Amino acid sequence: MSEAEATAADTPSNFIRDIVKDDLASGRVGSLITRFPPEPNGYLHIGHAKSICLNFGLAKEFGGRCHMRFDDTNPVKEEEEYIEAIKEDVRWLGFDWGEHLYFASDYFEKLYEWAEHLIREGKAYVDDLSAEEMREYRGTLTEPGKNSPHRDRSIDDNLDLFARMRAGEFKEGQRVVRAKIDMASGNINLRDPVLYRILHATHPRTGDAWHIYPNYDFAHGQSDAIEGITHSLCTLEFADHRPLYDWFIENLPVPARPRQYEFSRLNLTHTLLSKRRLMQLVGEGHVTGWDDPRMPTISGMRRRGYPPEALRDFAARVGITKQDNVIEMALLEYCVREILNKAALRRMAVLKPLKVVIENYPEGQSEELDAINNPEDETAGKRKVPFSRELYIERDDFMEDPPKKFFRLAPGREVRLRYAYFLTCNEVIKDAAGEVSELRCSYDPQTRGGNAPDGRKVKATLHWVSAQHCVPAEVRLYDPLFTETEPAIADDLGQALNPDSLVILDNAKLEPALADAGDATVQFERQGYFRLDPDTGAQRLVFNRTVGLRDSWAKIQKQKQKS
RNA sequence: UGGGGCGUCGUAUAAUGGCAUUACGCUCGGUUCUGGUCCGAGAUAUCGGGGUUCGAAUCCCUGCGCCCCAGCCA
Repeated sequence: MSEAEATAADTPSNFIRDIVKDDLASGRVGSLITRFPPEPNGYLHIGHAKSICLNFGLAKEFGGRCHMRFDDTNPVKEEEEYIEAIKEDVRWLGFDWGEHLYFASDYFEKLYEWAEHLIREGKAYVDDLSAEEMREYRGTLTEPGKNSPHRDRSIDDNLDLFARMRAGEFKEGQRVVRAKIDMASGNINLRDPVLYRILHATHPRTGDAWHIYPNYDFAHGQSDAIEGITHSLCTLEFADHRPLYDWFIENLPVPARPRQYEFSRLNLTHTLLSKRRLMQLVGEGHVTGWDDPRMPTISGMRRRGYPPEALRDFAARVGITKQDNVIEMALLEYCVREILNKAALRRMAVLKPLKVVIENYPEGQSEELDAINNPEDETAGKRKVPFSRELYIERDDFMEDPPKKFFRLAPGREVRLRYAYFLTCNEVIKDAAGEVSELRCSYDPQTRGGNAPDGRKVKATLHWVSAQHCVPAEVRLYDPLFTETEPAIADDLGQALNPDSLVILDNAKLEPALADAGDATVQFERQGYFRLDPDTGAQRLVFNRTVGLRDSWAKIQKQKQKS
């Protein structure tokens, strides 16, 4: 089986994929053309990744194509910075739109003509109602609206007014263009929706050429039609807009008849996935930026060390349906670990150091020991790790008075130092405050490499670094941004935020090989996966914890706390 | 109370009138120089009530619950 076949076979089907398959089989469409249509008013998050994987994934699977189209119809909110960030994120995720980069603003002239067309057909009109008046005229969810007094303006007047709107003769909010549909419709989107509003704003791409801008409903479907999109996929909240989407397609001389299909948006536990809330986190300074490693943004996850393959795998696993859903963060982390376990190089790093002096190891002596780079991948080879009389081990790996299930170092107990020697703790030294400050130990020279010739076993293997050879680093540990599994959407995010979402360890000790870790995410043995942060400077290494290893000891401790 | 969408293990997801599937999570066990990985076993679900049928998650009726819509945002 080829790789492409394996992927297609492994990816579970879904109702949209089935529709595409049928449409291709029946010949309703010749080839599949989808599109990913972000608004450049913020950074992409994991929810967008689901949509990107769907649209680009389907196109790839069925030999079609997927367009990248920026839905840039609101110059008040949109910025060039976001356009570039979005492109980078989609590329990083592993997708390519080739030549097919488009902007809704490319179609402004055509959309203007089409609005004129509707006016000439008596299907659209210029309205002078204020925003508040329009709201009153719209009615409520249960009561019908009533027609605007300007609804029956003559076609000539409408055409004239529309041209003057374009020319910038009016103030913002003074007039709009509306479709003439049905003010009594149960579907509020059909109660004479607004097509054009006056905005005296500079657009990132069209500059000051326009004083009126089409809104989403008037731009989206027609853009799809212009590009020949066959399947226009969006989230469930747009289902109510579909009758309007179809109304424009039917009442305008568009070159194609795209169809819209809706699926449910992604929700993730312990976080919020709405641009508004993410914008708020950034704006209020709860995080350092859109790419803060705690953010559920694609750029945040990239900085944190998540591989793009993991995000794609995640998207495939959560599926496509119309059911409301909240995916557990544990699934995302599983996907990340699965990729990293196979790919990440292993290294030793001590996060919270405890000094160990090996009393029977000669002073001034050191040696280099062989360590395996990745037990899951023999081709990754081996490296040398320096060993000497003074080491650091993890504070959590020693207990003076260990409980029954604690297998690690304790007074009088023997453990293995990974790839090195068996080590026995002889004496515990404490500082003035009563804290353990140093361990006096002895090693067994017979156990070099990690095995005892007499076959005796130890219950634990510890990671370590040589005090004189190690390099210092800052390590940043991350936990969910929100305390609650499903944080309430409140205006005051401060209350819901996890105060421990970032823990900085500024005294970590790394094995020398980590001095040039590069861009790859590596495994710190027994702890987790870590990646160098861009905050790293000449003087200081900074590592982000991508995700911890599964930790059954931590689980045991947690259970104990509960009981 | 108008319109639209949706109800299957804890969380997702499959089933197209015929053995309730799979994954994550959870529990237990095995292997192991990472309390990782890997391997094995197990527990847990069709929103309620009626009906059709030899047989219903699926079809029909009827309740109930949840989500979205009253921007000149997308």
